[in-house]
Amino acid sequence: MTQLAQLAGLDVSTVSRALRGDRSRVASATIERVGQLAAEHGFQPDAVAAALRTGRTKVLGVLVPTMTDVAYAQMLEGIAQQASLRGYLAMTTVTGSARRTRNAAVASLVGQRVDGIIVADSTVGSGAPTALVSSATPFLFALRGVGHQLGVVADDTLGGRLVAEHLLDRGHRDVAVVAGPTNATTSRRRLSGFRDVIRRAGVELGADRVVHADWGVAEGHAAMAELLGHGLRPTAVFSLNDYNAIGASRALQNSALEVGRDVALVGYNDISISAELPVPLSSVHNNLETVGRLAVDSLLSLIDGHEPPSQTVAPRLIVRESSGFSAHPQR
Amino acid sequence: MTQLAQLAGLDVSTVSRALRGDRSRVASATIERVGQLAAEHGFQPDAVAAALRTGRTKVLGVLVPTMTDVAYAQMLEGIAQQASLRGYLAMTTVTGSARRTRNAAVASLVGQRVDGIIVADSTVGSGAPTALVSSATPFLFALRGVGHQLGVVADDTLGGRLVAEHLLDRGHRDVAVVAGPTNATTSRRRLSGFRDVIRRAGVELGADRVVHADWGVAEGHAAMAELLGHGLRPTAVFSLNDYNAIGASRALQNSALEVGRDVALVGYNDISISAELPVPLSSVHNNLETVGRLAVDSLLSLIDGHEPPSQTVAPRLIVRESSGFSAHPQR
DNA sequence: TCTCGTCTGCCAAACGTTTGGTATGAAGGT
DNA sequence: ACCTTCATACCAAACGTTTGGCAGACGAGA
Repeated sequence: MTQLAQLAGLDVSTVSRALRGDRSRVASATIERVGQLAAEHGFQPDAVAAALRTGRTKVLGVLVPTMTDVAYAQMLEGIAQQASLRGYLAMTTVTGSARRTRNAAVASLVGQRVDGIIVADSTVGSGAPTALVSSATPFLFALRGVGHQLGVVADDTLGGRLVAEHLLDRGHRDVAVVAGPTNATTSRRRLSGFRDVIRRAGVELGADRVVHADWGVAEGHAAMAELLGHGLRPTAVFSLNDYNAIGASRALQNSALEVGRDVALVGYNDISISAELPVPLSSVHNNLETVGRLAVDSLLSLIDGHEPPSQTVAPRLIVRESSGFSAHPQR
Repeated sequence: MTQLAQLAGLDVSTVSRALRGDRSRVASATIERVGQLAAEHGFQPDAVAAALRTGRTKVLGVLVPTMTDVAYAQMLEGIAQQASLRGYLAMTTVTGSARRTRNAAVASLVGQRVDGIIVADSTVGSGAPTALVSSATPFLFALRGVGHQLGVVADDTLGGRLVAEHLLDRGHRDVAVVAGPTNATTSRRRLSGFRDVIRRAGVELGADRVVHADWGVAEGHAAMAELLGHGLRPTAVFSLNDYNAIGASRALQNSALEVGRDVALVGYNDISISAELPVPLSSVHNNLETVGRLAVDSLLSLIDGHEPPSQTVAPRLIVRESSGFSAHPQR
């Protein structure tokens, strides 16, 4: 920067202010000229030195359990985009499930002096990483909330409700659920929203009609097969995620039940193939990019010393052929 | 750190050396004691200040066009893991397709003084971002290579060959290709490998048998429909990605051609659902996590002043029901 | 007991910015 | 012509580490 200053015939401090566009202290013409000069010579001010001086790195940390799950990937894209829009960069660390990895990851980020951290890797048991609360770094939860802590989450309860209303509306009274893992806040909320509405309509959802499974296709298949094995023949099935739903549909097929005619099937997450399946799958669509964007905005506001409110992003149900028909009255 | 030094009754410089484990200058016992003390008081040395002094940030930059494509997500996970293993952090920026965004992203990373950059967003036209070559930051290409520049790439040519050999082996002579976008180096290589082997076997692959499409399911459907619309009835179809293949299978279904019996179908990338489709899909499996890992290792070696070689990671073909049968002799 | 060698720890400069305080010059009002 | 006011630019300290150069202490050999 000193070199640039000499080139421009100015003091470094003036150049610094000019580069940061401080119009209250530097003439507009000078700002313009310095900007030009910097561009010509490919000069990029050293963000590290600036960070040391100002105490702000303009970097946000993000904690996710995985990047290969589309849901997280979408949120991460939203985060990255919004961050860059606001002049920040995102540093993402994959924490997996091990508790130790998690604290180590937090320590790294804190050591890098990130300005704030978005925690998106929490499950039912885990709260905020201990290493994080003891540091003074501002943070919030995203995607999956934790208790009453500050967070930006998808409204999974509402999603469950929407599905229940839809199925009741089409005349279904005999329903079952393929319910995802028990320790995911996600599945808990989706299920409880669904159950609330169903119950209020006077329909029973016995424990034998809810079977838990991991998030994969094969697991959904097995879970559905189990339900059918108990002799159940529901007219509608709510699957707490699309992969599970795809697996479930295969199990139904094996029992000679045709999805979209004999049985209604609704998934969750609206992954890209859902719309293109042989029988297009109804699914709850979350705008996870928006979750990411809002999380960044809230975090920046928190960093600025404000107290942003927690937010929930409403999903919407996309009805397709798999559940678009009305229940057969005779069943 | 000064506080910690007082607490330990030592000089800051000694504490610094102790924390970094410099056994040639600090007694082991002291190292131990300081480490303990730091842990107790939750002290994390300021990486920013260290970076300013040493000129190394211990951060790597990554450029990807998107994170929502599983292929990139997998590679990113590999990068993140290997980086953290080597004491680095990864900073990922999503560049989309706009040229301007790309240079801006590079400028950000260079401004942050990352120690090196992994460029994984190149298409046929684009070389290294101009902002990158003019900076002194070490970089290499990953996933998709560019000319003879240093890179760690998946061997797409080999992937194409494997598919061709497999289909020839099963007796197919009447083949077609759903070929992905024209400007992706990926699709070019897969296609050229495939074409080489096919041609060497004396089978013709006319221009009317290759139709390009974007990477999505719907696009694959349309492309396949176009082929069929021309009156072609190939006994085998190679789809340059799994989404395309899923779309293509629907088009085949519409023409009363059953995948796995009337026509063989092979995809690329082996996404998780491929194994679980009604007719499990044969697909070329890339270990993209490995690509990410190797990219990190090569980059670190480059940073250390060595000259690592370019590398290719070999994929393998996973044969499933969609192409496991032998071609019907009468066709 | 003296000297030499080795191990350990201290001092201070430097990394490249930012920013409050202050000086200089020009313009405008009386 | 003189004073005030405003706009613009300069000086220097500080952010928290790292690291080469030295000094002090301790033990061993003669």
